[in-house]
Amino acid sequence: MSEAVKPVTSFFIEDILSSKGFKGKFSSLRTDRCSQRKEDLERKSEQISPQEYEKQTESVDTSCCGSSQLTLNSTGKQKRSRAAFTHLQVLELEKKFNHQKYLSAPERAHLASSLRLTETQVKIWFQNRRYKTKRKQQTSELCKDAYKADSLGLREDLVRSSLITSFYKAYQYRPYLWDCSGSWAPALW
DNA sequence: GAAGTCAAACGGTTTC
DNA sequence: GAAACCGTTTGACTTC
Repeated sequence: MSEAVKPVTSFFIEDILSSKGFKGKFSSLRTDRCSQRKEDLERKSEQISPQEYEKQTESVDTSCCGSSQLTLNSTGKQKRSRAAFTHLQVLELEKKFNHQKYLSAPERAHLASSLRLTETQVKIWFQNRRYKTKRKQQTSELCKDAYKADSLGLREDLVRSSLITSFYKAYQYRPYLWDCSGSWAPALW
């Protein structure tokens, strides 16, 4: 197994660095999926000195304990790899999240640099965390309602209406996924 | 190996 | 119009 292994953040950082006059540190691998993060870094690179930028990109590469990597499979296609945050990083993020659900840009930058993560990583982590909290809250409320409805003999109606609601929410931005030819759709409506 | 988890990407919306 | 948001999906990883 001698697959080419490379930190996932490196391949687009090189583009930015070379455009800023840095050369040779990274090879020029790239995927479309990372373009958003590239844009974030590009924006950032315009506001800081090359020295500071190099320092920060170095921390990007080491921030995930080397677990955030890009590998090439047998067909030569790039595989995305998942960064695993350290216990300390998660602890600090959780602590901050318990204190405040939303971070301002300076707060996020400060937290990111203190945890040696990118601002994007912190932003995404908070996004995911908020959604997780919301989902948990919704399911617990649903369970409560189901229990109530069950005791009133309304369970079937409630289940149907909550199904409709969740289907609507799931597909409201993806109308092409509404499969009206399927048996469930007409039955639900 | 199926199911669950998690970080990140994606697409659309909102806000400023 | 940029930036951040939400909800969903993707892909790697873990657990059982």
